[in-house]
Amino acid sequence: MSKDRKLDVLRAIVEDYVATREPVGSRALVERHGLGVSPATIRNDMAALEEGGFIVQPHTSAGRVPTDKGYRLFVDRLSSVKPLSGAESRAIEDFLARAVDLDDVVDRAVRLLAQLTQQVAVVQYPSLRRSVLRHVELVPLGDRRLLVVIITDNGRVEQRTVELASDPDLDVVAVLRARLNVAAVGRRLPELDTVLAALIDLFAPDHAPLVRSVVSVVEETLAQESEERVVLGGTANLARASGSDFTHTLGPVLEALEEQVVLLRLLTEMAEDAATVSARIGRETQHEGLLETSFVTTGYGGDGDALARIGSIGPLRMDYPGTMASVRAVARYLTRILAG
Amino acid sequence: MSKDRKLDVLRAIVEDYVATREPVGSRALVERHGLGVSPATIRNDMAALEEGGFIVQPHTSAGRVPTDKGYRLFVDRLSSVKPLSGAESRAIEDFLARAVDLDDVVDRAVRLLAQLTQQVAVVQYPSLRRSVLRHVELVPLGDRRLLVVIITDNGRVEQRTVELASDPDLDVVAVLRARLNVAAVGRRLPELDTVLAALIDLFAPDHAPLVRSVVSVVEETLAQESEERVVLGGTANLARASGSDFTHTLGPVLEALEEQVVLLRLLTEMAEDAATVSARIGRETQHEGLLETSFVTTGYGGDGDALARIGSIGPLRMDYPGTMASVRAVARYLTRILAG
DNA sequence: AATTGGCGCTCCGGATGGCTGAGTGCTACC
DNA sequence: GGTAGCACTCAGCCATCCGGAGCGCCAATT
Repeated sequence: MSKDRKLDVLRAIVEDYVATREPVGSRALVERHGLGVSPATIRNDMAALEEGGFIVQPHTSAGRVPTDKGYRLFVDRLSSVKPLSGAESRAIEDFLARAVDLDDVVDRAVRLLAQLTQQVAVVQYPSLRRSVLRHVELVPLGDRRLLVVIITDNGRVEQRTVELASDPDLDVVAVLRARLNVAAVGRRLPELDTVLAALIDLFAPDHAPLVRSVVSVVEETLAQESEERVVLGGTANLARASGSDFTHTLGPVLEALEEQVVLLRLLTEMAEDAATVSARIGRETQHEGLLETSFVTTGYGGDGDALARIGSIGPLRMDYPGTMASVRAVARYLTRILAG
Repeated sequence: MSKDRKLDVLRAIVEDYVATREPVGSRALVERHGLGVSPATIRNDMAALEEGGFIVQPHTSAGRVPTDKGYRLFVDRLSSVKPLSGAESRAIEDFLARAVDLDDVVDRAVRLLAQLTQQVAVVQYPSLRRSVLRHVELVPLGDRRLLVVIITDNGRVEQRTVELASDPDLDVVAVLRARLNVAAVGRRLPELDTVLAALIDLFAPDHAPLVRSVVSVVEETLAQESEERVVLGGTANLARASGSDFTHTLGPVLEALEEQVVLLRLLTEMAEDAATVSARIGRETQHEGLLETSFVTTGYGGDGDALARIGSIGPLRMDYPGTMASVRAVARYLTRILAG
C-alpha cells in the first residue's frame, strides 16, 4: 500500500466531495479517477486515512467526507493554485481600473471577488499604520466646532470634528494649519508624535487648548488601530450557494460576519505571510460561528509587506484552488492600482 | 354581526399570528382575547374577512393567516405606534451622542436600530442634494494627479482624484482653491452651476483644462444622485429570527438587500411623507426577493422635509407597532444629533 | 337578524414499517 | 500488497395509517 496512493485517494475524495457535496464511496472513486486498482484496495486506504483523521464517514456504511485536517493537508500539499485565464485577468484589471476613489476601489474589489468566488468577499481598508501624512485641513464649522480632515498618501481621507471651549480665532486656525502641514506632512507615525508634541510649544499659552485638541485628534486618528475597517460583499452567496451547505446553521455565520472584530482578528493573525495566500479551515478560525467555514486571504498593497488583506469566506467544502487563485489575482491588481 | 367586531377579529388574528407564527383558529381566538362570543360566531366573521381578502387559510381546515392586505389594514387603522419607555429613549440618545463623525453616527444608528427591532436596519446617507458647500480643498498628489476634497455643511466629506494632462502649477492650484471657496461656499446646487461656470473664464486659457476638470468634478460629485449610499446592519437577524420565517427563501432576500438600487428605489418612493412612518408590505415592495418582507421607514434630518431616510426590514409577520416606534425614535434622535 | 351548538368532513403532521441500494468490513485467496 | 466475494448496516423513500385541529354548514335559539 504505497503512501503516494493514499494521498491520491485523499485528493480524489476532496475533489469529488467538493464537486458533488455527497459522501464519496470506494466504487465511485475508482470509476471517476483513473486509479488502476479495485474498490477493495481503496477501502483499505480509506480505512488508513480515517485512522489518521483525514476523513470520516457520516454514518456507518456511507461514503467518506474530508475532515478539517483532510482539507488542510489538501491545501498544503495536494493542490496547486490554478492560474486564471487571460480574459479573466483582463476583466479584473479593467473593472478595478474604473474606480474613482479609494472607497470605490475597495467597493469594486469586494464585489469582484464575491462574484469570482461565489462566496463572501472581505476587504480590509488599507491601514493607516504605515501611511504618510499628506495634508491636514482645518475647517471651522462655527458653533465652537472645528472639522479636521486628514489626508494620507494612499488616498485615504479621515475626518473628525472637535468641540472647543470657544469659537477659535480664524487667524490662529490658519497659522496652525500652515504649521501642522509644514511640520507633519511626509512623516510616519513614530516620528509624527514627537514632531507634533514640539508644535504645541510654538503657540501662545492661551491658544494651547485649541492646538492641543487638534494635535491629539490627528494623533488619535492615525494611531487608531480600531480604525481598521473591513467591508464585505456577496453575503447572499452564502444562502444561494447552490443548495445548502449549512443553511440551518446560517445564522451564526452571518452573526460572525457582522462582528468586524472577529474578521479583523483573523486577518491580523494571518498577516504574517503577507505575500502568500493562506487559509483558515473550519475550527482553525477559532470561532463558533465559523466552524463550518473556511477563510482564504492574502495581503495586498505591499511593497514587500502588505498594507492590508483581502479574502474570501466560504463553506468548508469550497473550491480551494479556485478561491486561492481569485483572491491572489484580485490582490495583485489591487496592489497595482493603489501603487500606480 | 357588527362591523367593529370583524375588525377586532382581524386585529386579534394579526397579533396572535405575529406572536405565535401559527395559523390562528376560532377557538384559540375567543380564549386568548376577551371577545365575548362563541367560536362559531368568530368563524362567520372570519369567513367574511376571508371574502374581503384580509386573511387566508393555508389549507382547508387550518387556522387563518393575515394577507398583505390584512396587514395593511392593520397598520393603517388597527394599530397605534406604542411609545418607547423613558429608559429606552435615554439609551438611544446616549448611544448616538457618542458618535465622533458622520460615518460613526450612521454606523451607530444602523446598529442601534437593528438591535432594537431585531431585524435588518437600513440608513440612507444624508443627501447632498440640499446641502451647502462648506469648503473645497485641492491637494496635488504628484504624478499628474490632484485630490479634490469637498466638504458639505452636514459634515459630509467627499473625495475625488482627477487625472491631469500634466502636473499642475502649484500657484495656480492655490489661486483656484481660493477662488473656488470664495465663489462657491455657501451655495446650493442650482446656483452653484452658474457660479462655477463663470469661474472658468477668470483663468488664462492655458489653465482652462485644469480648472475645467476640477469644476466638473465638484459639480458631478454634488449632483450625483447615485452617490446616495445606504448602509445596512443586522443581516444576521434575518436568519436568527427565532426560527424560520422564510429560511428557505432567504437567499433572494439577501440578494435584494445587496442591491442598493432596490433599497434606494423604495426609500425614494416612500419619501413623500417625510414626517410620518410609512410601510411597504409584502408585494407592495414591488420586488421579487422582498415578497415575504415588510419595510418600515421614516425620514430624518429634516427641518420640515427630510434629508434622508431610515428604516427596518423584517418578515411580513413582524411587530409593526414596535418596529414603527423604534424607527421613529431613532430617526428623531438622529435628527437632533445632526442638527445640534 | 345575529348568535350559538352540533355534526360531519378535510387535511396536516407525525408515527410506523417495509423495502432498496449504496457502501462498508472482513476474510479468504492470489 | 492487492483482490474478490459476501454478509451486514443503515439512510432514504414510499406508502399507509391515525389523531387532532379546524372549518363549513345547518338547524335551533334569543
